[in-house]
Amino acid sequence: MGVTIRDVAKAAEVSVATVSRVLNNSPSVSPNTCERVKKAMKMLDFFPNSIAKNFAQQSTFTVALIIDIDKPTSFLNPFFHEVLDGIEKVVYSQGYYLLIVNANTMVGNETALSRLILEKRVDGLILPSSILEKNLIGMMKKDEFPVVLIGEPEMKVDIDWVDINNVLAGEQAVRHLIENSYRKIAFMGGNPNDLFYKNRLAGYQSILEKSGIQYDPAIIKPGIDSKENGARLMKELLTLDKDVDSAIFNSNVTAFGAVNAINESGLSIPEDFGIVCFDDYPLAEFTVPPLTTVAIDLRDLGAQAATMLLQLIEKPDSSRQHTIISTKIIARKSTARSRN
Amino acid sequence: MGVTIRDVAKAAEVSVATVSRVLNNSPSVSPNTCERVKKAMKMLDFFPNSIAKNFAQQSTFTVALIIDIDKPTSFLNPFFHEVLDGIEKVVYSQGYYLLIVNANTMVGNETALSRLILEKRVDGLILPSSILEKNLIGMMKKDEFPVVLIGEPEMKVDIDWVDINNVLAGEQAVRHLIENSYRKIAFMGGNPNDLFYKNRLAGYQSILEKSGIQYDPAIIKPGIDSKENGARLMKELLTLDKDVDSAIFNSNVTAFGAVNAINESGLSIPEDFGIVCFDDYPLAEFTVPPLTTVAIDLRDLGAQAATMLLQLIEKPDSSRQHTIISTKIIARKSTARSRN
DNA sequence: CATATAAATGTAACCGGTTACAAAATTATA
DNA sequence: TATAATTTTGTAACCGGTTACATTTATATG
Repeated sequence: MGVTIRDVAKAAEVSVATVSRVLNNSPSVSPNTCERVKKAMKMLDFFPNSIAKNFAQQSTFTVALIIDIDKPTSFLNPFFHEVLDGIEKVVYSQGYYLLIVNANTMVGNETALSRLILEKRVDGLILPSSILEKNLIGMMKKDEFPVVLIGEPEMKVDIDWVDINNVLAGEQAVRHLIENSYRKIAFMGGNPNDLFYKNRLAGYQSILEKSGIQYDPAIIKPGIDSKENGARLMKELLTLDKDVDSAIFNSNVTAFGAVNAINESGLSIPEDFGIVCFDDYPLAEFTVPPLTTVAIDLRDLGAQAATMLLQLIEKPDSSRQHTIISTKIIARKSTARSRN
Repeated sequence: MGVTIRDVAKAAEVSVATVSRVLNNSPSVSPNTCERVKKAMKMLDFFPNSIAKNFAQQSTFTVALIIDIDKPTSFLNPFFHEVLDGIEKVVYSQGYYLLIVNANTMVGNETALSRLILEKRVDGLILPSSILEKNLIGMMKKDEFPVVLIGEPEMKVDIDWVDINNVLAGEQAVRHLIENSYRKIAFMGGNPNDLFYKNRLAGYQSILEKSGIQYDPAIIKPGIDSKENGARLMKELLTLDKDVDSAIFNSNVTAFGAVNAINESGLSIPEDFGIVCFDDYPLAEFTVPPLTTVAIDLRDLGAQAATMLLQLIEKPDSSRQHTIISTKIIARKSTARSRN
C-alpha cells in the first residue's frame, strides 16, 4: 500500500540494502549515492515503516511507565505530570517512545503490565517500587528485562532505582524547625512499615540527637494520611500535655486536617505551633497557612529514571545503579516564627 | 531466540495456521486440537511476539495522547492524571496501548508527533485542539488518520472532538451567582480569541438577559491568567465604581490574585463580593476562601475521547462525532452569601 | 451407500525493513 | 601495471506472526 524501501531502491537505481544504509546514516555510502537515494525518497514521499523496522530489529524502541493512579498515597499523583515530563523529554530525545499503563489494568485475565513484558511489547520499564511483587520480579529476571524503579524497594532485589534521600529529607525538616526556634517536634501520619517512613524518622532522630533534644516516642503518631485522621491525631497530641510546639507531617492532607485542630485549640500558627510537611503542592500560596514543605525536583527524578533505563537497554550487562535526588525546604508561613 | 508459533505447531503436531487460529480464538478450531495447542503453548512457555503480530497486521494497536505540558494554561495540566486515567481505562480494555507525547518534543528535525503519523507508529491520536495547525491537518487528512480532539477547534475542520459545553458552563456560573443574590457580575481574565472564552461569555450574556440584568461591557475584563494580573484587573474593576458585587474568573489562579485585591479593598467575601471560577482544583477546601467552581468530569472526558477514537479506528468511514461533557457547579464559601 | 455440504486443517505467500556475506568498484602499494 | 587493501554496493535470508486459498476430514442429505 505505502511506498516501501524497494520502491525507493528502484527509483534511485540502487539495492534495498543501500537504501536501508541511507536511512540509518551508515558511513559506508558514497555521498553521491546517498544524495540520489534521498532525492528518490523525497520524490516518492517515502517514510520508513516503523512497524517493519521494529520487527526486523526485534525491538520496539518503546519503554513503559507504570503508574499507580488508584493509590491515593502515591506521591506521583498530583504532580504526576512533572515526573512524566522529565521522563518524556529524555526518552524522546533518545529516539524512544513512551507507553503509559496503570498498574492494575487488566487485559483478559492477565495484567497489562505482565503482557508488556511477556509479549516483548516494550524494551524496558519504569515502575513504582510499591508495585513490585514476586511474580513480576520472576518475569523480569527471566529475560533480564531492563527495569528502573521509582522509589527504593522494600525487599532486597537486584534492580536499579531512583529515590530521594529520605533520611536527609527528615533531617532537613527537623533542622528547619530547630532553626526557627521550635524545640519539641512531633512526627505525624504515615505508615511505619514503609521504607521511606523509616528513613524519614531516622533522619528526624539523628538531628534531634545532634541538637541535644530528647527523642520522645510519645509524640511519634503514625496513621493513615487523611484530613480527618490529621485532625484526630493532632487533638490526641495536644491533650498529651507535652508542650509540643511543632510537627512534621508525612502528607500535606494530614497537615491540613491538623491545622483545623490547632486552630480550634486556640493555638496560632506559626507563633505557637510550626508545621513542615513532605511533598510540595500546587496553589500552596493560597492555602491558609501556606505550608513549609520538603520539596522534590520531580522533573529531575523522572529524567534520571529514564536516563538510567535507556542506559540499561543499550548496555544490558552494566552494573546496578541507585540514584538519589536531592530535596529542599521551601519555607512558608507555617514555620515563619519570629525568633524568641 | 524465543519460542515461536512454529515450535508450538511442531509440539502440538498441527500447522502454524492452526496455532495462529487458537491465538485469535478462531471458531473454526475443533475443541480437541485447541486443547492440544494450548497445552503445547503452556509446555513451551510460549507467548506471541507482539512485534510480529503488529507487522503482519500492519497495525500497532497503539494510540497516542498528545499533551501540551509546557502550556501552563492547558486545563489538562494539574488534573492531567484524571483525563489520562479515563483514557487509559478505555484504551486498555479494548486491547490497545497508549503512547504519550509532548506536543513540542522533537526527534531530529521533525516533531515526534508528525513521526508518529508518518511512520505509522500509532493507529490513532487524541490531541488538544490548541495544537492543531495546517501542516498537521494535511498530514492527517492524507491518510485519513484517526484523530479525536480534546476541545472544540477554532477552525472549521472535519475532525471529531469532545468538549464541555462552555455556553452552558457560563450560564451555570451566572445562574449560581444570581441564585445567591448577586446582581452585578463581572467576567474576568481569559483570552477573547479563544473559542471557549467566547462561548462562556455567550452563556454569561444569555442568562443576564433572561434575568433582566443589563449587560455592561465595562465589567468584562479579559487578560492573561495569572495571580498578578488577577489582582490588577480586580483593582481596575473596583475603581470603576460600578457597584460590581461578584465576578466569574476564567482561571482559578487569576481568581486568587483577585481575592487579595478584594481583601485589600476592605470588601469581604462572600458577603460583599462573590466569586465563581472555572476548573476545579485540588486542596480546594484548604484555600481561603474555598472557591465555588464550575467543574468538569475529566475522567469521563478522557473516556469519551478514547471511546470515539477506537470506534474511528475500527470503522474509519463512520461520520464525524462531537461529544459534550457536562459541567456542574461546586458551591463553596466564595459564593455562600446569606440572602439579603 | 454415494454424494453434497460443512467444518477443520494445512500450505505458502506476505508484511517491509535489516544485515551477514559476497561481489564489484575504487584506491593504495609495490 | 599488477596486486593488495579498502570502500562501496548488491543478494538474499531473516524476523514471527497472519491469512487467502487449497485440501482433507467429518457430517448431512437423498
